[in-house]
Formats: sequence, structure tokens, C-alpha cells
Amino acid sequence: MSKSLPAVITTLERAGGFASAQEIFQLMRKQGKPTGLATVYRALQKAAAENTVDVLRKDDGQTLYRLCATGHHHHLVCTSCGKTVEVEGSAVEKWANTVAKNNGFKKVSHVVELFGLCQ
Amino acid sequence: MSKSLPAVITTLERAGGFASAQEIFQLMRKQGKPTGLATVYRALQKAAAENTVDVLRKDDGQTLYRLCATGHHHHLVCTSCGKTVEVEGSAVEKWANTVAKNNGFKKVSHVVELFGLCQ
DNA sequence: TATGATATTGATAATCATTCTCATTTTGTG
DNA sequence: CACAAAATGAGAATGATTATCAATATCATA
Repeated sequence: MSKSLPAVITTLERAGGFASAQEIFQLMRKQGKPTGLATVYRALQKAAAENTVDVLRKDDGQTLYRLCATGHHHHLVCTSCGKTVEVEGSAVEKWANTVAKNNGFKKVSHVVELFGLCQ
Repeated sequence: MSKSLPAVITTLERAGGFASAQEIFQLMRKQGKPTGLATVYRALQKAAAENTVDVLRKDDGQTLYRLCATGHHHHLVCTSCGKTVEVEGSAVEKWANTVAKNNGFKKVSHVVELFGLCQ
């Protein structure tokens, strides 16, 4: 589960650091390194677990992967033009953990997205 | 595309103002108002277009619908049993506004949902 | 090098939420 | 009533993701 990971990451880089699993699958095929779809997914999952890629979802539910500069962060999206800004959110992380603890919840994840109008 | 909408919204209310399309479909069935799955989806899409419900996505890609809250609050949802706890989040409100201001965004809204395991 | 244990891979099947199709039913209007 | 338009629902189609599992590669050790 790691031999193919570098190739997948490299392909993700070439794609502009932003692509879906299916796109990466196609790209690798065209670049002469055909790799099984399942392997692409496995590599991306592992990369996501290791926080080397960022996972987000399009409106239609498709999952996109992006090379991740720093750790966990959120997004501020313009509802008009689609421009996306990465946002740091340690305050939210703390809040989420506190709330979870107060209610006896474990393994907490959170969805945090901000929407607004830019310019 | 509107006769069934009120029933769907009512069911969404009874579900705690927070449910997936599939859950609503099941609930309506149990409540003696069996409605086609397609109809449930159509009603939810229309409600979303009219901004009477919020749309968001879980980590696994499933789409959740929520009544647009009048009193704004968030939810802590158990991914296993579905139990939902309403959570106050003034800290998040402040954070969201600050972030928006720093980036020159206006009319900011936000989606914040927490998922975890209860007990 | 040979051997066996373990990890990785990939073709394909399975899953599952969502969307599409289309025949049927309901609604509204004269 | 009669007709047109809208709404409905059962089931098929879609499409991304995940699971399966036999084949292959890797690696430590004798």
C-alpha cells in the first residue's frame, strides 16, 4: 500500500495539486503508468490519513483531493464566483473538541464551511 | 412538484430538522404517508432552491438536509445511532465573522456540523 | 539462491445515494 | 365531463467509491 503512493502524489502535483481520483486514474494511464483504480483510491486514502492531501467535496458530491500545504483547515467560498480561500481554524478545532467532550462523544469530525461574497 | 413538499418538510421537522433524503423516505413510510423516493428528492431539491432548507454533506458523501434555522445553532450527530444534540456556538459565529472580515467577504453564512460516536 | 510469510496490486463485482424515465394519477380550468 | 398540464412513483440507470480475491512483488532469513 505504498509503492504506488509516490506515483499518485506526483500525478496529483502535475494536475495542479487538485484533482479527483478518477482524473488521477486517467492521467496515470496517459502518462504511461497505468495503475488500477482501486490502487489510486487506496493511495489517496492513505495520503489523506497521513494528512499529506486535503479532502473536500464538490457540490455534486464528487470527492476532490488536493496537496495539502499545512494541517487541517477550512474554506471560505464565494457563492458568486466560486473563489476559495483556505482558512485556519484552530479556534474551531478546540471548540469542536470541547463540545464533543461535554456531550460524551468520541471520534469527532466536523464539517465547517464558510460562504459569502468576495471583492 | 409541490403537493408533497409540505409533507416532506413536516417530516424533516419531526426528524429534528436534520436528516438525509433516505431517512425522510423511511420516516414518511413509517408514518403512514408512503412517498416515492424520487418525490422526496424532488421536494428537497425544490426546498433547497428556495432556501427553506440547508444542504450539507457528511464525510462519507451522504447529503443531509436541514431546516434553515431561525435561531441559529449547530448539531452534534452520532454517526452510529443518529442521535442529535443541539449545540450552541457563539464562539464559531465570532470566528466566522472575523475570518470573513479579514478576507473581505460579506454576507457570510456558515455550515458547521459535528459528527462522532455517542455513549 | 531458495523459501515461506507478508504486503501490494488490479480486474472486476458489489454497494449505495442520487438521478432519470415514463406510464399513470392527480389537479385545475373551461 | 373533457382536456391539458403538473405531479407522482416504481424501477432502471448512473457513477463514484469500496470490497473481493487471486496473482504478483517484496523481503527477511536460512
